[in-house]
Amino acid sequence: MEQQAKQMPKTFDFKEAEGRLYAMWEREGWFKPEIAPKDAEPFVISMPPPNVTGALHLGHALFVSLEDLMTRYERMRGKAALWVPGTDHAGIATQLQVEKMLHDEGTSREQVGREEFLARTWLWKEKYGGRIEDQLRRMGASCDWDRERFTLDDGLSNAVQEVFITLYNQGLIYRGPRLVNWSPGLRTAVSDLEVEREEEPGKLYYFNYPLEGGGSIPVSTTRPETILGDTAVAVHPDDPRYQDLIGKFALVPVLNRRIPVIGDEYVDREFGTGALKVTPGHDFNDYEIGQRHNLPLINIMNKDATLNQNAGIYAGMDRFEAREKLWNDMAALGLTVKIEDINHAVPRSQRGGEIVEPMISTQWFLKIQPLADKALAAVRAGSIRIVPERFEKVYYHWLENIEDWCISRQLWWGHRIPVWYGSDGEVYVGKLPPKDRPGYTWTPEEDVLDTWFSSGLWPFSTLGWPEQTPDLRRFYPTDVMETGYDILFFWVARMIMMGLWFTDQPPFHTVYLHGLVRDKFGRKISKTLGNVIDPLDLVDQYGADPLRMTLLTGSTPGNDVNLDTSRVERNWRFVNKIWQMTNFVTQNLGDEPLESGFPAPADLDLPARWITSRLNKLVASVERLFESYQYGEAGRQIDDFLWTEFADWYIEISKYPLYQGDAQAKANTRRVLIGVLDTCLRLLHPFMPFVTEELWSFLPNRTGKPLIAASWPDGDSRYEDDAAEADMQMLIDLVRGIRNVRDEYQVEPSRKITALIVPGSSPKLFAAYEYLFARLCNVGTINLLADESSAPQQAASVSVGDVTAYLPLADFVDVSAECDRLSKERAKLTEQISRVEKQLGNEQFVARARPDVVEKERTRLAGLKASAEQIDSRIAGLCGDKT
RNA sequence: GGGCGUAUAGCUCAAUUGGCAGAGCGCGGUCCUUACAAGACCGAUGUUAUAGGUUCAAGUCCUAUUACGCCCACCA
Repeated sequence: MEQQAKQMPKTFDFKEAEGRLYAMWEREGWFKPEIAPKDAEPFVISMPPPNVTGALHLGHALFVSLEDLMTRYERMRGKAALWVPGTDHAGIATQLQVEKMLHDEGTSREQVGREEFLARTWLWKEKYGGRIEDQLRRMGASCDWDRERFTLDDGLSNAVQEVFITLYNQGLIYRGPRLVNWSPGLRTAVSDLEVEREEEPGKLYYFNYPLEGGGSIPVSTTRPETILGDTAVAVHPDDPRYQDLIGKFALVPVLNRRIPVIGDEYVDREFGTGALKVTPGHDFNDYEIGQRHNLPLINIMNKDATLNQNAGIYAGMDRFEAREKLWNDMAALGLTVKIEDINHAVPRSQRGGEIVEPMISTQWFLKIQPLADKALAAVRAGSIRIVPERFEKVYYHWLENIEDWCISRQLWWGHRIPVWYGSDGEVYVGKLPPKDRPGYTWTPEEDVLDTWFSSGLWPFSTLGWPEQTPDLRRFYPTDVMETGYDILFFWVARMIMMGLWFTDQPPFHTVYLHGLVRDKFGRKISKTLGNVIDPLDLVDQYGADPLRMTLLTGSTPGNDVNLDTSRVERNWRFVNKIWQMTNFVTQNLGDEPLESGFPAPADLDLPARWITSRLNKLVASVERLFESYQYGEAGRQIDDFLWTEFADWYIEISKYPLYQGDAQAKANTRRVLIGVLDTCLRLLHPFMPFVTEELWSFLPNRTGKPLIAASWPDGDSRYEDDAAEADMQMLIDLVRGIRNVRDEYQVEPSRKITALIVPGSSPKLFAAYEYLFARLCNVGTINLLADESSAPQQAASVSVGDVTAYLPLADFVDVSAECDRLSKERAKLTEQISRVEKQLGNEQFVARARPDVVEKERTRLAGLKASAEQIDSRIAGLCGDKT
């Protein structure tokens, strides 16, 4: 029976292996939930769909790392793991890209027309739509591509229509002219969420509003052109300065339109002049005032933000041009007072960046309150949990103050609203127009739905809803929604609302929110800053595993990640390190077949008892950390265990039994080496799937299955052994002490030295494990001494607890140097001892601290005191009256 | 204006229910020891932002302050 199936290459050729392994996983169907037993509990994540024409950025790399980790972990735990991938049509973003392409071709969307434009967009989607998917594959995403969805697929479009029609029939969707945020460049309405307010330098214009019959009221504005749409001047009703004017009339400058002076408590007497021009057609506050006072609405703008005929002589001018012209004309009339430089918040479109204009427009709205109430209740009741918890507060606040959602967009790329207008103005809501009557035609609604409307259905629409498909029955509700906190409102809240409304179930039980990926200085990544990090460059350079490991170990839930690419390089070295460990283990498997699993605890030597005990604690710890979503800490612990404990200590120690032990010792050691490695590759697989899968293929593998399908390790408490850990720790400390002394005295590393050891209370330990010292700190000969009386003078000494090693380094050590060194050591101990003694001398501590904490301190004190005693007697013997 | 986050080694980050403040990178030194120089070994580096408080015990809990960042909000 051959143990070594394949010869390992010297290093991991990730460029060759990643594609091959991914293809193998996909081809063999391991990404599909059907590989689990029929009765397996499902675990489902809906992938946040990237924009269909987008390219992979670090945010995607982070979500793939996290979601793939969760999926692979649950798959290994035996669940029917399903990660549903897909892409989003991303209405505005995609349309803008295609419009830009048309512009470059010297044409425009208007010129080619709606039908042609959509055809071109679909072509664009076909061309670039596959790109992001391939990039997700390169990151190792173990999603079920057979279940991939696109938001404009027939099935999903059907779900969207179904939802719209249902909500309409429930009286929750209405259409009407309202003041909305209008994006003049995109020529569409956008929702409140799509408007970003940035504090910018601007100007506050002061002028006198002329009153009918003479006199004036001083007012100020940041947008003088809106004067043309004023329908009132408002003052505070209790303001003695202006009170008397309420009920009189003012005249709109230049236009000379007659408007009332009204009193409204909204006016802040302290701000500006204490009087306010009211433009209900172009300002949200003024709109409210207008509603209260039945003021007329005047829209002075066209869809591209040029002024319309209501602006009189300014009609046809751009809004900013008109602003200047009007102001100059007012100056000529002697109405202007001054212009003040101020900083104020300017509303800009999230997409185009242009200034958004509040404008009256006929749009479709969703009455959101009933849905929001359910969404609030679900989180409050704990049926949905948000990680980290602090975002629950943010979520509540948003939903408690939510306004109706403007769901229509004047775009072409998207789900067309399923509404038809009869030739007599009749409105019909349905997927298809009613049957034609003679002489009567139905015109379809031009508008499409906000992209987020379809995204809100994602967890169930991707599984087949509204059809009661087998997938929907088996995999809905999903489990975890993992996404960025920046789309908590845009997406997460809306999925919860829609999910609860249409399926009566929360669409997922946990929301895990990650942060933004920034550069190593914490700056936002942007083209203008020139700090763009392309994840694919990093994947090309180091492979996907190091990038994943870096993102996972560098992030905590809800916090931004500052990506330092030197960490990616370090994790690439970690990949090499575990490669080399595996190389060592597989080279030393021997020719005899080995039993699988670990030998019984009783058959293990001390180092093996130590490493298996440590391994079991690691497994338990990783499990606990995973349960609380602390993936980063889990990854670091596995890394630390493998590199520091397994490689630096156990592998080095194992060489003795492997090379010099008897057959039994060899076999046991081999089984421990393989066992630890096997377990750690499993633990590490969700973090670094490629290299672990590749390494797995070199281990003696009795199942023939790839690692992706291996079971998640269970702890085995029989291997927990605190005594072994303590003994081993003592030996490790002693080895370190000896190395330290060698280094301090600059003994050449190749020079073998002799150690004389007073083994204190552990004579058996040294009898059995003195070989460690030869291997780990190049001690050629060890003699055990009964006590310190026979210790040589010309020697350095190292004490750990009641054990002391004497190193007779005649050429290197002079007595006074050694005495200096020892007294420094002693001083350190004195300090530590006094601290612990003080602690233990405190009755309150002993009485109130947890017993195990007190016990730990006592043990520590005993150890420190024993070391101190050893050093004291050494100093007494060696240094005489020197100290 | 309201809410939230962050502040720990030169840099990037950890630290479980409060229980000896740790990694990596970088830095100094030694070594090509038969898995690994993409490595091994040794070392230096901290008033855990500031000021109080609670506690036997505080990086961790409470209060205030400062700096930076984010979210929400109708001051023209």
